[in-house]
Amino acid sequence: MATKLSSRPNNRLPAQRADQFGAQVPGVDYGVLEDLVGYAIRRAQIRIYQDFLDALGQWSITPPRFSAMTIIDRNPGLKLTHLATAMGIARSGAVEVVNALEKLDYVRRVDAPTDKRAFALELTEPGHAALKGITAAIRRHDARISSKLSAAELGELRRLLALLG
Amino acid sequence: MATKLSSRPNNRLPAQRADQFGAQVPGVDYGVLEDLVGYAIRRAQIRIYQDFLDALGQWSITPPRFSAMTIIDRNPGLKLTHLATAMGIARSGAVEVVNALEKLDYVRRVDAPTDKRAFALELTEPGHAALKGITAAIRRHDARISSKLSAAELGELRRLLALLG
DNA sequence: TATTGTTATACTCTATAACTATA
DNA sequence: TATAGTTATAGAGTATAACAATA
Repeated sequence: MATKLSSRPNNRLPAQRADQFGAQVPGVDYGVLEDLVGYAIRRAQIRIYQDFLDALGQWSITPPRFSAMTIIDRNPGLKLTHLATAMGIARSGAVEVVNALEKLDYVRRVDAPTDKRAFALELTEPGHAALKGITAAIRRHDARISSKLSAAELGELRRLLALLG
Repeated sequence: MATKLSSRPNNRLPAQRADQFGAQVPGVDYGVLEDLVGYAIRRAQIRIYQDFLDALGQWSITPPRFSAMTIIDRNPGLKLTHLATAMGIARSGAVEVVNALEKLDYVRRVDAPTDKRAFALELTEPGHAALKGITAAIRRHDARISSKLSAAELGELRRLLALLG
């Protein structure tokens, strides 16, 4: 069994946070914040993140952990440095995420045959099973957050997001 | 003068992060991540955040700090608990952000006349001056990140974002 | 009793820098 | 020398819980 990191495993967003930052508090003047696209994105992301945590809390999974598991699963023989590059984080950050996933018994470090400094990352058996459930839950989560958009609107949203930044 | 919190003040995103999570690493299979709207939002937000830090680093300002300053500025007599509610965070988190802004000499706690437990939050003189510059920099940042979109597309993006989550 | 602000504690994500072992 | 992984240290954002002072 995976060791739970805590009873409320992840970033401890409070319950009331869901009411906020997507539905601003009435009576409060948010000034320029209302005009900023960046702020609109931020609010959307906070709402989405809250739903993510609600849906995934039982797996002790966070967005970066899910990204790491997925990338490890899809790229056999991946090394830690490559994982860091793929995720866009520092090597030390990749060590942390791999340590967390190892503690959960989702991921394993395996000696690399050709390089004694390195090792390959791979999912454990429980990790494979967990990733199936997690992926299904995340697909449902993703469908839920985008349920108010038509297929055409979703495509347009993706196109516009890709133009941002 | 505002005390700089550090030479690279904020969340220390590495320079190479800008290359990533919006332009995935070639040769890496991202699997289901590519399909998820939530992931597309996350990548957009990371790109935007990087630009935010590049533009605002000299002010020791982060998105939550900017939100707090703006809300304090626009809502005279605001109390700490109200700031927490407005920002959608716990009271203890509001204490932290106010402490940070106080250390920067941007915000001040003033005794509330009617309630001896509470106080009103307000910008200091340097805080007002800083907020002017910060706001201008953030407006430029916001224009920059959305420069590839037409006005109509921006409106559509806002509409679609509001439907998400 | 309930609320205001605070502090204690904890977890996640991220960074830079220095280090060890190996290439 | 350069690279792979690790550890040490640090900052920021967030949470829950308990507490003193006041309402």
